[in-house]
Amino acid sequence: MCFNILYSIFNCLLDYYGPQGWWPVYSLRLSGGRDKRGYLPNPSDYSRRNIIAGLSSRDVFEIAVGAVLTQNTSWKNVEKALENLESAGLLDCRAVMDASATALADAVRPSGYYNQKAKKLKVLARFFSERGNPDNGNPPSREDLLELWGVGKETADSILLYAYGLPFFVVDAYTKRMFKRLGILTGDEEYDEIAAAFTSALGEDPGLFNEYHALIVRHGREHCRKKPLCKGCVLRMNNLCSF
DNA sequence: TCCCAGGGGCCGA
DNA sequence: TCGGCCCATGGG
Repeated sequence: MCFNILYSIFNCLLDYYGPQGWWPVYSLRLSGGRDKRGYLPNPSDYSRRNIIAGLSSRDVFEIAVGAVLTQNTSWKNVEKALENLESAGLLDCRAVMDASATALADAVRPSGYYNQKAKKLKVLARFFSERGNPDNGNPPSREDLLELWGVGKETADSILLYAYGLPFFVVDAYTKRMFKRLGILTGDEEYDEIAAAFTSALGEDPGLFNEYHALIVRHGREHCRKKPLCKGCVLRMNNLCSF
């Protein structure tokens, strides 16, 4: 995997869609530093410091919660669940630990798999509570996260990248599908193999990883769907994809 | 009505 | 190790 082609794809998507400003943080939507959807208003500089600047321990917890809730689920449904959690006072580590399983499941119902996800949030809350505040200056190790029931590689990497600004490339279904169609992946690669290939080609740049993953998701939703919508695909128009 | 969405765990072969 | 199945709501 070479830097040039990956960077051409990135630039093409960035030119077309613009900066995505991930990760949206619900608790900051109505306060300074974010727009009303919780996105960074001017996400042009994605240094690690900027990614994690202004993230409170509560925000870090919220990003971890969002990473679990979005498992196999559209973000729109996750937002509803996050709103329910917020209005029930459950976007808080301690509160999740104290909440009943029913109350939690009820709040996260719109995101689907609500019984499973309620359990996962309990596990997450216990983890953060035991290691002190989910402070973004004190990141957990990937191994620690992977030991948690309900946290797999994509979820762990999302937390490390988006909550802690660490250079972990997030590989999801969109990444595999899109780069297979681009002829860069065969489709048989393991998660860690793909992540390592991106990391060694692009360099350990959390800002770039952040924006790249967000753009992949955007393009995957709008064009590179399971049933591809090649008409109007910017990668195709720029001769980067011949699928 | 059917398909799909920013996965992960479990189990049998 | 790997495939198949389960978890489940909401939108197109």
